[in-house]
Amino acid sequence: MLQLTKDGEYGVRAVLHLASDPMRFSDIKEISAAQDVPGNYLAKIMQQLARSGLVRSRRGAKGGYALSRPPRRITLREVIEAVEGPIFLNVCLIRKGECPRDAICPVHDVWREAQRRLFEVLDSRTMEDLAGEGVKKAARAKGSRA
Amino acid sequence: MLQLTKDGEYGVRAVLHLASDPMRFSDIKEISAAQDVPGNYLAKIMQQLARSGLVRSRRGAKGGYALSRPPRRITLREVIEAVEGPIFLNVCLIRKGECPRDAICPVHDVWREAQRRLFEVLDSRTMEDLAGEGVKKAARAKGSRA
DNA sequence: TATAATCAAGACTAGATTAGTCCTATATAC
DNA sequence: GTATATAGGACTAATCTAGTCTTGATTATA
Ligand code: SF4
Ligand code: SF4
Repeated sequence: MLQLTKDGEYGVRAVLHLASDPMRFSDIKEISAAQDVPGNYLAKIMQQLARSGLVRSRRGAKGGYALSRPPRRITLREVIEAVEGPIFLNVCLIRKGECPRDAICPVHDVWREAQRRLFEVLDSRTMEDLAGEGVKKAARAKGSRA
Repeated sequence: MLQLTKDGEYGVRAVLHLASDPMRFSDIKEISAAQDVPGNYLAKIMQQLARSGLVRSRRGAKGGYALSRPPRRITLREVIEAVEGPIFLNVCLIRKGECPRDAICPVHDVWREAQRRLFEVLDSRTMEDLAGEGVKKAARAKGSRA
């Protein structure tokens, strides 16, 4: 459907939560409550993020998850691809020859460029950028309510 | 999965086929054979394209489909959205308030920009452009085989 | 060292979507 | 009238989505 799944969506929210206090370990319950994600579902996503190496985990009491790199070195695209797998806007971008028509197809190059531009956006935003923007936006929202 | 479906893919192929000879009516069998799309499946997609108004149909002997507008006034995005429905890279782009977090979410604006850039690409390619490019690409492929 | 907290792994599920097929009815050219 | 096409829709198998739940391993701390 050309749309981000909940896996990706929730994964980004979770990593962004960790980025707001990168050295602290946050557990599922905390992230789930703060980011409004079903706990049992989030557990699976955090495991995937841990397997991908983007976050590290600690089991047992006082355990939880923390980023394994500083927020400024984690891009939005990395988070999405860690939980959803690599992004390919169309099958012909998976690899050359995946679609037998790619050599003669005029649309192939359009998808290549579309994906390149999408990546430009997703690669240019780090978790540091977004966490900072989140603080500003929250302050604005609070201000306009007061 | 953030990927174009076969509906969209086949729809684009079909419209591009019609664009290569815009005044002629091509039937399912012809399009199916030329564009390598399962005939029964293509029939459903052509019906959707007809309902959307992008192509017109004629039933009975010598019937088939033709574009209802000149190729230069049909964009790639129009074709995709005619068969797949409107594109929203994330649910929060459907409408304001669709995601309750959009007012405070720093990622929201990133998706807005990502989608805007995707649309820039898809809106800028007309069926005329692509049909022309297709002829060139086919000639190149033939030349390099010779 | 017992216990409570916490993650890891994976089985399980209902419902939706994807990628089709197939059948009947209707319209049209000749 | 007949052959040819689309229109509409029922049907399907396989996969994906968005979860839930159970069991087992690890860790802090009383
Ligand atoms: S856009 Fe062209 S190359 Fe890509 S999948 Fe479609 S036909 Fe194949
Ligand atoms: S990106 Fe932000 S606004 Fe958009 S769906 Fe996710 S949380 Fe909601």
